[in-house]
Amino acid sequence: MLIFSAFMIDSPRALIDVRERLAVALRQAVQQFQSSDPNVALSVTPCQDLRFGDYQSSAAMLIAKSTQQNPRELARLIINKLEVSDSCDKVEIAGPGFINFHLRSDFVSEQLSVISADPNTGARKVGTPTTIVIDFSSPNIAKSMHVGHIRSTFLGNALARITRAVGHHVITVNHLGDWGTQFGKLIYGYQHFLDKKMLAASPIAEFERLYKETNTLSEKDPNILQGVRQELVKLQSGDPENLRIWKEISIQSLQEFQQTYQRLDIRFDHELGESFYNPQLPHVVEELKKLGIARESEGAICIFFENDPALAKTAPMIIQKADGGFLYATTDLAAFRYRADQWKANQILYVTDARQQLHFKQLRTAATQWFCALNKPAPELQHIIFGSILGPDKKPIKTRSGEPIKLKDLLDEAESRAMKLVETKNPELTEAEKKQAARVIGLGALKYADLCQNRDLDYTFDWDKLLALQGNTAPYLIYAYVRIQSIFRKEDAKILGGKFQLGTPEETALGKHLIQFGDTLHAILKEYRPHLLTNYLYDLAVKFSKFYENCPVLKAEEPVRSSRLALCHLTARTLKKGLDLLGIETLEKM
RNA sequence: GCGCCCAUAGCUCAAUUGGAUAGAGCAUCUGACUACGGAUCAGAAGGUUGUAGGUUCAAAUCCUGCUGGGCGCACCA
Repeated sequence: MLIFSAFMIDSPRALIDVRERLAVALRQAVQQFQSSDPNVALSVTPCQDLRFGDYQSSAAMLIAKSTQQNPRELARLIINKLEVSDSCDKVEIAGPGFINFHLRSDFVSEQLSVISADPNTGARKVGTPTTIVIDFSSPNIAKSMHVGHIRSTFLGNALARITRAVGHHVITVNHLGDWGTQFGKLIYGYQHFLDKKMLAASPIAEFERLYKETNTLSEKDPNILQGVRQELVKLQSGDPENLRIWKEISIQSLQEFQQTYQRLDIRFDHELGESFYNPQLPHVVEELKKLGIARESEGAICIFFENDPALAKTAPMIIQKADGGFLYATTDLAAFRYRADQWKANQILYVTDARQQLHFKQLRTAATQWFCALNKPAPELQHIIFGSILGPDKKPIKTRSGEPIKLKDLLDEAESRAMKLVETKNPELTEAEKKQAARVIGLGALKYADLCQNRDLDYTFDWDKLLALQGNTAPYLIYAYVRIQSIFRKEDAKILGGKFQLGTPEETALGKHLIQFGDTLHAILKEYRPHLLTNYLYDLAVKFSKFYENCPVLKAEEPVRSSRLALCHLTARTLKKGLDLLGIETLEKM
């Protein structure tokens, strides 16, 4: 017995998915006295109210329902067969038949040691990695990025970081809007009204000006309108000069986008615009016709969904116009196939706003039929929807003149507002420190405000709330991190190793929360909801603050002091790692 | 007209997807050792989860009706 326990403590044990381990034990226990109904999912969840225990299961009540048994009696039977003594010191029945698990304190300590030694801070890798393509941001060439792009950009970036951290093979792609009828006006404007100085200073602003100018002139002057049409036709038929101008507009725009992405620390594995798929579009349409998936109707080539009850009554998906032109849907089908064939995608995530739900339902159905007809597996298409950003009037946010707010202006304002706060709260920082703090806090607050809400819903944008430094905000989390860093700046604060000792309620609560970081990341993979991570991190910061308030660290006696330092250290690492997965930086001072 | 979505404290949002006494922050009121950073912490108050039924041992969550709001519906993306 003595030897065994010494072995358990000394040997480095693996990271454990506590929830899954308890669920497995539970299923094994149930199987010993009855065949379980496969329709009943026997799961274990963290307790909402920690007075009941650490984890709970409603398995007994669920089984009792289908087998007409007494739930409490059944729970007793399950507990008798349950083998969880390595992680729990108490398992009890409560209420109508809940099974409550209480973790052993030494088990929690041991897990904390394992996580502390883990370079990935407890973010376990998935058992079977898959290839996930994430399509996000997708601004239009020759136009500024604006508020309409921020949710896609922030959500996509966070999801890419999270899925990568748990070991999936992730490919990020920026599906740029670089083709369309607006290029007729742009090229005409470029040829007649280009201001080279402005182009050099701010290319996109110049493109926007060219577009507007040509647009207003072509409304008044039929000759100009005719010219615009001609330029578009020339471009589409491959005229070298117009292609050169189009290419230049694309490159210049992309370079300007790049500055924004750099500022936000966002990278793409591929920047493939719609134009990239142009050569493939005729083949796609031909193939779909040949396979009997698409057919002609009123001059256009369409895909109908008679066999799909959810889509039967919807308008068909048009993949070629009566005039021979191709559409958004055609490009999406071509891109879908490209990602499947070239990148071997198992799953494709489209981070696009909720209004496009019908389009993506149709795309999923069409693509599935297509791949089925070709006898190859189709990647799983996931539409990661999000709501609109509303202004104080509860309508989609706009500038006073009714234009969309430019992303750059938003980022600038975030930083300048954060700078004002830093100057009032901590004037003794150096200028460089203030600037750095303003940047990290401003941009972090903006990203966090977006990510911390359930993405399905619209949300109300409010500067004061997102930069408010209390509550579920980036500044509050960063502040918790900064306080910890401040401890480690003291001369005598060194991490001495040693064991975690969870003596006080605050230490226990913090420790138990810290070991759930990995579980939280894995929970996000189910529905790709990053706000589960922000909720976790906010909880962590709150639990840390309570600990910090009640448990002196540096003044404590050994070995408690070392244990508390280690708790501080792991909390800081978890905060930093979690924020990093959301695309948010941390600070040493603020 | 057809279809999808939403409604939770005065405000902004949660609720581990059907679980136990629905939780936070703001705003309001009260308190905290000249503080390991007070950008913090403790407490009070605030709710018939839009409404009326139904299913269930258990409903904010599922089903039906109603009210109020958002969005999408053949050649835009």
